[in-house]
Amino acid sequence: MLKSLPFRLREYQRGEEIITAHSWPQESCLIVEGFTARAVDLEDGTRQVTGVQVPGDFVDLDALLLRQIDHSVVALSACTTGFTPHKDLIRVTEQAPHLGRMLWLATVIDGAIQRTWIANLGRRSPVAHVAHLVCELYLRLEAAGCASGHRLDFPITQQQLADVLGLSTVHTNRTVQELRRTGLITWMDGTVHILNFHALTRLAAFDPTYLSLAAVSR
Amino acid sequence: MLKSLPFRLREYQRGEEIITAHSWPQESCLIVEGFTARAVDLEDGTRQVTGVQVPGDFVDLDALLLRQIDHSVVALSACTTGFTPHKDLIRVTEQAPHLGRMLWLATVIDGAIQRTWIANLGRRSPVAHVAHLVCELYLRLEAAGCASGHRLDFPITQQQLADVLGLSTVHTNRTVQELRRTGLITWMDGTVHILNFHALTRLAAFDPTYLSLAAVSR
DNA sequence: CGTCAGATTGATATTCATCAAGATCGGTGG
DNA sequence: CCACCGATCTTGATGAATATCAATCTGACG
Repeated sequence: MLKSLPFRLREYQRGEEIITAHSWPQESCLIVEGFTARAVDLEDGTRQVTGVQVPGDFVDLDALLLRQIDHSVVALSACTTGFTPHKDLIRVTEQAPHLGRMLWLATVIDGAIQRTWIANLGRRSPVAHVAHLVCELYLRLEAAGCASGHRLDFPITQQQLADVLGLSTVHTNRTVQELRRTGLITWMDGTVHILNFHALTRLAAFDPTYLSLAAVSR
Repeated sequence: MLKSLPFRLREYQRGEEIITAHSWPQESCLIVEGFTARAVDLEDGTRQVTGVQVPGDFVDLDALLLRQIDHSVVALSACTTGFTPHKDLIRVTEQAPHLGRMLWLATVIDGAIQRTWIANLGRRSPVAHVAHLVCELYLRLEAAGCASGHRLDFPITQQQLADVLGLSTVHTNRTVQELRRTGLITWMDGTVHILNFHALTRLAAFDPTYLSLAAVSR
């Protein structure tokens, strides 16, 4: 039923803006391939990334209910996305309540991830924060069939990573270096290799429950 | 229809735990009176507050779909809450899709608030963060009919506020003092008085769009 | 060969945490 | 009534963490 919905495919280049802040979208956007990030731009010119999407994630499902969107979405890598009109998604939720609950669930899991990010920003050290982020992304990508063998593509600039961590680029650079120095990961040319997953989860105090991967698996 | 749902009222004292982390609730909790906070406890003993609820807010609507809850909820003040079984809420979403969408909307607005909190933690200065928090809470309380005249009850300990801001208690204290010194607010005995709302929103770079208060008003 | 984006490094200033010590205030028992 | 206590707020001193500024380095590309 979901597959029968109308959609249009579109490709974006790295860095391109997929959704502009304060717009009023009439479609929702699903990532087919590539990475995107939600970004909030503050008045002083700084930017905070509030979420990262991987293939299979909806990017702006909340706009289905919220009308005006309060953040922009940018392509972290080359992406292909599918757009489906809101009215068709709404129709699905009415005709197939269990599918509607699945969409609701997607937004709720998004919220759980956001709560974890709040904890990361507020109370985890920068090193633990990066470690946590890598653990999270690896499991999400693995669940989406886009990563295996403790290796993942994560084509993010250190400038952008700084906007995820809420740090300066210089400090971000030193944080990644520390993670490399301790032998837990390598990170080169947009590819992260987790050398010791168990130690990484321990450093990050990572508990994957919030990702609800068991519930999502099919 | 919502009012006809079965529910049980319960009161909590300040500081009491309403929902324990990693539990498996079968009911959802609505705040009737008082304030609560969602808290994530980290392994090193620190705590991060990921959200604050005011009267009219659901506290754990996400547990309706998520099963296991990943955070605890504590009473910031004396509270009275209403618990409604999940199965009754689910039934409502099936029989009255528009009400189901309203519940969905509630979780989506929650997510928008969380994104703002991520930006607050990552990129706003502590002073701007507190200012933003006060603006947000005032508008939410006003919308709930629990505040007016730029005055709001916010019975939170500076220790707890520190867990909201991701700072130490000492620094939190100095941050609040700075906000008082600049003449923007007074904050005594759990009551905040906004002396210059416009200047406060400017300091916080506060844009109320994310609260969707227009859409929620009835 | 020049240019540019991104990564890296060092020096320095600012912010924030930590530690330790009062201060204030309501409650509580003698 | 008074001494004591615990919780909370406040303050000062110190050191660690982080931002900022300014270079340098690297590799891709025309």
